[in-house]
Amino acid sequence: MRLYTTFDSPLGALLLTGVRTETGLALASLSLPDQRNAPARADTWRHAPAEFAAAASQLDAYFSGGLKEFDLPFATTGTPFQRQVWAALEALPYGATTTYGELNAALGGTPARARAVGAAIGANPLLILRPCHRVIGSTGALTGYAGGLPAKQALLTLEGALLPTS
Amino acid sequence: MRLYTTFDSPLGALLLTGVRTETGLALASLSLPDQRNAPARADTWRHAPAEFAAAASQLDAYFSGGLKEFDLPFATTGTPFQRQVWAALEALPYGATTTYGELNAALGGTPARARAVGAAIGANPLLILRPCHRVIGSTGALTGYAGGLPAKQALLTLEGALLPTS
DNA sequence: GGCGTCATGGCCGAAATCCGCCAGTGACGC
DNA sequence: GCGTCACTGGCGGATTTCGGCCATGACGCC
Repeated sequence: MRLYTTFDSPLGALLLTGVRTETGLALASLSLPDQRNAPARADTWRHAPAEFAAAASQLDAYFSGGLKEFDLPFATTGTPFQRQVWAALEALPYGATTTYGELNAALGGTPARARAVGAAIGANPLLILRPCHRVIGSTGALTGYAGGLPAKQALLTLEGALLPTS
Repeated sequence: MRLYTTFDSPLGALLLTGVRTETGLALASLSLPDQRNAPARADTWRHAPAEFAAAASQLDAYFSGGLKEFDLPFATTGTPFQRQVWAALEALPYGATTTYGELNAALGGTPARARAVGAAIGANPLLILRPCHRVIGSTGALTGYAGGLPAKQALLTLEGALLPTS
């Protein structure tokens, strides 16, 4: 049984989904409006806003600038490689950026694997919560974001990682 | 949409299924009680006895010995090879038997293909209507029948192809 | 700076391949 | 007559292979 709700954010209405586990609700996805690869809402999903109270509270604090690190249970999905990359994402500090190549090197991969890292990051179902927006191209360009490059720029600006006028 | 009904016969309750086509109902399967490989009744099927009136009438006449050849529309299913074998089945005359090897030879197959013919006959979804019961082993043994060997014997006896005491 | 090209790793869906199953038959030995 | 064996054709599910795709990066060239 898939649960879902929506959350009104400065970036628009976010769609959150989760599954119930033995220890409570595990978040499965957070998607932005018009997001590429966003999960399609299905009739079998159940609208359960109360289950997402903790997530909504932390998102509120994040968008107001008062929360720098999420503490929420995530559902484990993805291939082994994707999980490894996503774990590295969760360790990225607030307000900083890194590049696909650096993140790949930190994981001990050959330089040619950087593109595979990009593909794995692009498959991250938990936008914002797993801060894939903190990974940019080696030239400093934002290069890509499933939720759209403007959203990536807005998130990095909120975190103070970009000059507002840049 | 799959339609179905049951028909009370001397061999027990037969399950008939069919699909509606542009020209009317096409029969998809006829299975005996406890038949191996019988289609499993699904909730999505619709019980529609009236659609099977013609089939029921001809089955009545067949079991009373008054009808020797069915004239009903069949749904086309199966692989090309199976369709070829099934077409040969429909040409088998009432009251006679042939062997898997003979039927294979009539279709121009090498002797080693007889076993494949047996497998194709075993996949026939329209028991009785397509008279797969008229095909027996080269030694005269009945060898096999999805509806059970007793049913095969009963059908051949009804058709006068076997001595009742054999 | 921008643009095209190339190499490489991982992933996914489609196609190809492999494998086990079978309602047979004829040949052999008992 | 009866068990055993080898042999083959077709089928379906499982497995494997293959080709394309990508949120990269380095290089060479304007």
